Amino acid sequence: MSELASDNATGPAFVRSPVKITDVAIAAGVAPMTVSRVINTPDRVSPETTAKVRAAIDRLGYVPNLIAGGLSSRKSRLVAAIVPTIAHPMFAGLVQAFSDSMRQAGYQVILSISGYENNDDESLFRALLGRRPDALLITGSGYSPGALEMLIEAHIPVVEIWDVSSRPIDMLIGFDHAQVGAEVATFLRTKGHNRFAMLAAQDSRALARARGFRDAVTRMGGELVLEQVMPAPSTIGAGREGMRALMPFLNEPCAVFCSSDMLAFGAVTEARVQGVPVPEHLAICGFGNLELSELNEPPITTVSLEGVGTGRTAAAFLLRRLAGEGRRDEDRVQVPFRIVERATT
Amino acid sequence: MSELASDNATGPAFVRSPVKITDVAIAAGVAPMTVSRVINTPDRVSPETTAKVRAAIDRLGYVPNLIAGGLSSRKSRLVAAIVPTIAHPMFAGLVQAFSDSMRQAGYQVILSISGYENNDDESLFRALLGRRPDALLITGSGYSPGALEMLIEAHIPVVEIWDVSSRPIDMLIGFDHAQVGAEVATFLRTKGHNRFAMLAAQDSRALARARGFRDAVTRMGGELVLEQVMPAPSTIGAGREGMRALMPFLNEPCAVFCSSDMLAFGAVTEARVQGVPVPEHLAICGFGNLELSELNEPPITTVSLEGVGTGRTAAAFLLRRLAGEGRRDEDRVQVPFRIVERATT
DNA sequence: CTGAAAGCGCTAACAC
DNA sequence: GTGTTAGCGCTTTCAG
Repeated sequence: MSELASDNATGPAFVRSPVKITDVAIAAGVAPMTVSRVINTPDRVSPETTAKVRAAIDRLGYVPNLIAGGLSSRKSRLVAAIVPTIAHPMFAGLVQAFSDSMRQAGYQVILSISGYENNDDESLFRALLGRRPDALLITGSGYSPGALEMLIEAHIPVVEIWDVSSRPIDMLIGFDHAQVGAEVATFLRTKGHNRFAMLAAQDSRALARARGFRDAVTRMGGELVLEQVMPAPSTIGAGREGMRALMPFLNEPCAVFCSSDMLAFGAVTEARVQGVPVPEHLAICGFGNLELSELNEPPITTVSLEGVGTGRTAAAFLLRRLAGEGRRDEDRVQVPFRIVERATT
Repeated sequence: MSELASDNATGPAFVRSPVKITDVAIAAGVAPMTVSRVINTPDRVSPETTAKVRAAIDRLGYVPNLIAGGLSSRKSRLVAAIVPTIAHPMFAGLVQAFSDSMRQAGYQVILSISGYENNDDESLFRALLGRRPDALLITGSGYSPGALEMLIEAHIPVVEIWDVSSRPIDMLIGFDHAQVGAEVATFLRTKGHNRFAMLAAQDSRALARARGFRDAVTRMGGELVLEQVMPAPSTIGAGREGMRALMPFLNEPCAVFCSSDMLAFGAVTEARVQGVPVPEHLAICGFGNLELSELNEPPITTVSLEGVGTGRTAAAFLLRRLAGEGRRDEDRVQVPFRIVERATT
């Protein structure tokens, strides 16, 4: 920790981390190229040379400059990921699983948290694509044509997650949010409900679920007594508030679909406070299957989605393509979702 | 979903995006350096030239290669961040605030989710430092000496968050976890409690809080009836389980400190299920001040911490140093924490 | 199995 | 205000 004090003292006390591949090469008595091979393709170097070079690397504390390597090889070993938030456990799990998988394959993830409105998406994409990532994961739809054009021009594998609606750029892992809403409506109908309500966050996917729910309710001849939209991202507080807005309509039994488990938890809690019997008088269904829903008392009925599985699949898709394989039809998959029935319906 | 079948099926399907600074320069009739200046220091270029160059950039869809720029300028405009998890809302908020602040200043964040055991931290650091980040944010202690040595050798600003215990490398934003435990013990004591219990996750900081709690309880002459350690990261399920483990000791009133709000929520819920009166017979205090605690019924007493504020402060510290300013004593700050008293104590 | 030469795309430093 | 020259630290390519 102190032998470095005897640095090549070429002037003022300024120590640029100086160890580069040529330093290692000199120390090991080989060519720089050989050092490079020891690091990247060890099987093409003789054991003795490898040993010498390794020793020099350790001795000097050499950390290869991946920027220089990336420029030269035109491979950055970087993947960019864009998600609207990581505050939501679903996305947190997805990002975590995705970056674990990518890291195991030797890639690093640059994460961009875009928020729910993608204004200025072009400058975000420019900043990301400027790093020349080898691949890209993006969440859902709603990007400007110019931004999408940039993605296409980048000529790298792209996987879109979370939404199957719009025309996909390349690979896709998602589901039809309207269909989720419709299936929840059907489910609640079979439980004997006729009066329905919706609590939805102000975000395009949540609103798609709301639309699917509304349409199905209408189709089934049910009554939608309230459709309450609240600011994204969903919070427990919004759920409690939404529940209070619903109170005036609870003269008769009702079933409410919340666009996220956060909202549902808030609604269940507020119902308990207000003394509304759940599920007898009010049925509540959430979306996302957070631990919170499973382990609350009462446990909350919800739609289960597997954020972690999506992250892993997204990584697998990209890695396949990074390994040189071509496009195929199976690269557009529907994430299965299912309604998990618990005590609130 | 099928119109994409008519893709550019050009054999090897390999089209390198070719637009580089020289292409733009030729198109605009200027030198490459002028294009570079238009992008990086626009005020040093005449308005007419700027207009010409901008037009060429837009027309060609030029996206500057930051890898090449970084190699040349020795500035990557990248900062690396290491956190144990983003599944915990505290870290999620911290990361989000940190990357927002950094992005506004023109930096991008490479996020590494390290998990709670930092084995193989050297290879993690090597992968990160290989990108030559301009600065680094790391969480807490427990890294190997070799890994820390690498950080120091990198000669970049480093901010450590979340833990003030060990010898800091450079800047620091955190608090003394043992002190938190001690203050919670004191607080519960003033509420009239004599019998205490601790539910802690198996992670070094949570255990430090537990130790502080235990020591303070002993010092005050109280009785610690149970100290239950569960696997990290904390979950609601673990809280419910911990509560069940505590049941046999509830022949008399008791006060329990949970190392996270997740555990506390689980404990409160399980207590409700088991019919234990809270706070009359059992007082519960959490840690983290999640929305969950505030808006649960009953609202949960907890320790409030400001993950978001920490992220912002960390960014501000790094940006100050990146702007060329030197070290100062104020770069070691204690994050204030406070006990938020609610209905469970 | 190892090395030498050339260059990845950009910017620092210095001309003009 | 703009252009020229010379690299940044690595890997590709080709030669031995």
